[in-house]
This record gives sequence, structure tokens and C-alpha cells, in this order.
Amino acid sequence: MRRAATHAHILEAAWALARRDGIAAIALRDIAGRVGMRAPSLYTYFPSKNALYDAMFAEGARQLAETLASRRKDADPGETLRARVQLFIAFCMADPVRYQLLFERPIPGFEPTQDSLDIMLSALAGTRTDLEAVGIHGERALDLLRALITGLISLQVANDPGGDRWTRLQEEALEMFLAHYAHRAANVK
Amino acid sequence: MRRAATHAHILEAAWALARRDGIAAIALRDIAGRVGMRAPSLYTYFPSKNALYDAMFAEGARQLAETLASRRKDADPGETLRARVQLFIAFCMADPVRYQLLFERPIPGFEPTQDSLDIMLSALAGTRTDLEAVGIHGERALDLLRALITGLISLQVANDPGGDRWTRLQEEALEMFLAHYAHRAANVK
DNA sequence: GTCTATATCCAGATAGAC
DNA sequence: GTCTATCTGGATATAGAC
Repeated sequence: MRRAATHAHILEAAWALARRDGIAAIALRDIAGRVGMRAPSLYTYFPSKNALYDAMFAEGARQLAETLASRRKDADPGETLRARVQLFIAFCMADPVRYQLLFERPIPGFEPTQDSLDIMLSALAGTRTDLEAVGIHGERALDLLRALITGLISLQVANDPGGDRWTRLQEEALEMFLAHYAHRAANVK
Repeated sequence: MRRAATHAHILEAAWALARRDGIAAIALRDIAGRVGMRAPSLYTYFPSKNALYDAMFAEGARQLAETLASRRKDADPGETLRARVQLFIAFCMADPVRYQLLFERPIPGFEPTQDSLDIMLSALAGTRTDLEAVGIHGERALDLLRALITGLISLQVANDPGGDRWTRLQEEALEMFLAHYAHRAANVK
């Protein structure tokens, strides 16, 4: 359908502008301009600006789900976990604006719908499984790993965009995390 | 002077509104209303809205500097480091909007002046010293510790405001970090 | 110093013609 | 489906009277 193509075209324009001006700064006028339309015509495709944001969120979440599902599954579960972390960080750095939309709350007044959040949750659900495969269980461990990864990414995006000052620490960070739990397990024995 | 008092009164009103509506959403009308003025009168005290933001930034940075300078200095340098981390996290959680202004870039078009940034830098300069006191040197270690703390705080603020799901992990996180470097040092020997 | 009035600009959203 | 015209509401900032 032509309609679906135009729909996709509008989303594409929105992403391009978001990457240029920031996700919160995109204007319907400009998006419309990019696809050869006037602003009111967008309302044929999206009932509101927040609906457009929600479609962007859902699209990003689907991309993340695909990316993480494609991770290399190694016989060594530690390698599988490493692959997940590496893919996740690469995904975030490949498009910082997408990262911001998915993991921060950059737009006052916008919250993703439950449907879109569900896509995100399903994308992230496998982390627990990969962690348990290396013998690490529990909510605390999951939260600590998330904090470690989040910290690396957010400092990277905020303070050294385009560089690798923090992302290059990812292997060391993961080793530190794994050693911490290996040590705890050994002490329990 | 009356003038200094009014100046402070305006800043106070700005903080109150920022905490209520978000730092990027405060309107000069509302700030003025809170201090019994009309919007244009604020221009007697601040030449622009960004100048007001900059004054808020500088104020927050001064508060951070005071807080960290007051940390307990223990005979055990590990305890001093722990105290610094604990104070820093408590400072951030005590006012998430202030945290956002100081450590994220929540306002499009606003960047703090060099003078204000210098206050921040001086507030944070002691971290390296405290780290070196426990025998941990180098930029990588500093960056990794920063990532760990940043991750805990940003997840806490974003996903469990008012709770302690992540901040309660701070001791474990610091132990993990210290053990990592202790282990590396032992291996080098 | 503070006010009213206004300039200037921007946004999202809707009505209704074509 | 797309357009023009408009509604509604918001903002920062300035001019000039008092």
C-alpha cells in the first residue's frame, strides 16, 4: 500500500530530524516538509505527536529485540553473555537519540503505551536467562549489571560522543562483575 | 541588600517549580508569580533565562562542593572513599532535578558558563585523591568508578524515584570495584 | 524597580474547501 | 488525502510609562 510507505517515510523523516536537533525538538512542520507535505496532513497518519513518538519507540524496541536475538550463542555461556552485552552497547552507541528515547524520559508529557513497553520488555527478557546460564541468579545481580552497563553508555553519550572512552571499558567491567559473583559463590561453598 | 534577597528569592522559586514541573519546563511567568512579580521584572535580576539556569547550576555545584568537602576523613582511606561515594549518591537522590541539571543536559540550548563548570570541577577533583589513597591509580579506574556510580543513580532516578532499588547496591558495587583492583594489584606482584 | 503593553516567534491541533 | 486558514496557547524578550 502507498499508505504504509508514506507512514514509514514519515517515521524516517522524524528520526532524521531527531538525530539532527534532538528528540524533543522535532516539529511537525519540519517532518512534514521532509516528506513534501504540510503539517496537518500528518494527522492522517498519526492522531497526535505523541502517537508519532510512540511509533518511534516501538520501532526502536523492535530493532533492539532483533539485535539481541541475533547474538552469537556460544557453547560457553560466558561468551553468550559477553556477546549480549557487546551487542547492547553497540546498539545504543549506533544511535544515541534512539537510546535516549528508549531508555530515558527525554520528552515531557510523553510515555510509551503499554503495547510499546511490552516490546521493550520482551527484548530485554533474555538477559536474565543469559545471566542464569553462567550461574548468577537474583534481582540484585541483574540490577547491578544493568547499572554498570547503563553507566558506561550514559557517560559515553554525554561526555564523549563518537569516542570510546567508556565503551572500551566494557570487557573490564564485565570481568569485574563476573569475578565478583564467582568469588561470592566460592565463599558460600 | 534587598536586591540580593530578591535574587535569592527568585532562585528559590525557580527550584521549586523545577522540582514540580521538570527543569526544562519552568516558565518565567510562573517564577515571577511565585515572588509576587510579573515576568519582565525578572530581567532586572537576570539578563536572560539561560543566565538564571546558569545561576542555578552554580548554586548546585557549590552545594555539591560543600557536601563532598564535609565527608568524614577516616584513618582508613577505604572508609574515606566509601564516605565520598555515599555522600555523593545521597546528594544526587536528595534532589533529582538538581542532579539532572548538574550531570545531564536536560535543557536544549543551555550550557553552563566556564565559571560554573569550574565550580563543578573543583567539587569533583578530590575523587582522584581519595582513589589514589587506596592505591588505585589511573584514568581508567576513575572512569569505571564513575560509570558504576552514574549507572546506579540514573537507574534509580529514572525507574524507582523515591525508592532504593539501586542505591542500596552501592556498598556491594564499591566492594566489587575495590576487590577488582586489589586482585589486579596482587597479580602484578 | 516594577509595571503594562507589545513584539516576535513558535508550537500542536482542528475546520472545512477541494 | 491534502491543502489553506485558523484556533489556541505558549514562550522569551523589549519599550516605555510610572
